[in-house]
Amino acid sequence: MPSSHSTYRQLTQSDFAIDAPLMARALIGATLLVDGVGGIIVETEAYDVDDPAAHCYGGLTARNRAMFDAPGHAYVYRSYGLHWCLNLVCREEGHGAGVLIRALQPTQGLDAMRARRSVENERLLCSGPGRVGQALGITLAHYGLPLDRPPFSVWAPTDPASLNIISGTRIGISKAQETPWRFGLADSPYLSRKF
DNA sequence: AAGTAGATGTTCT
DNA sequence: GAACATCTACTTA
Repeated sequence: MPSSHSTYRQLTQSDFAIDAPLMARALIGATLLVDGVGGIIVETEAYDVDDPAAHCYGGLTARNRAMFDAPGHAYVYRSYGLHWCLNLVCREEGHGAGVLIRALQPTQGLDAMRARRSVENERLLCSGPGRVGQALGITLAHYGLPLDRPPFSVWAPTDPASLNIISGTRIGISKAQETPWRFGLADSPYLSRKF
């Protein structure tokens, strides 16, 4: 359970059956846990099969196979040969869509995250997709796993109103740079970068 | 505060 | 070979 003074509902696979940009926005403020370690999602990016910046662009391959899974599964990829990054697959089976988790506000398992990251500063634990992957212990072992069963769980606030969510262009891509599919919690100190 | 180099492995041309 | 949904350490101001 994420928090004591807010009400949360655990997302099931059917909750992920929406377009990537909608999903990316809806996940802001939700809590993501892997083996009980994680925090509040404060930054995401949407990717889709029709989107030249996406790994699933152009259709199914060995690497992107999980992006074509049923909604509510994990797509994991290796970034720049060094970092494991986590996507939450959405939309519909066979389509190719997902949401990259770019930053968390750490709330649970801080000690585990500090140990994995070798970093003390709480602000630097999960502020970037590679950092999220390392802090949560993401590896290829998580590839294709369902998000509503251990080790994963995702919890959405029952009252998501009043969240100040902003959008902008995505980071680190060379194609479709104009598409404003990056979403974040305004003014969160845990963003990977300012909007 | 802002810029650059170097690390590393998988995928694509 | 080149590019890549990145991070860190180190430089220059």
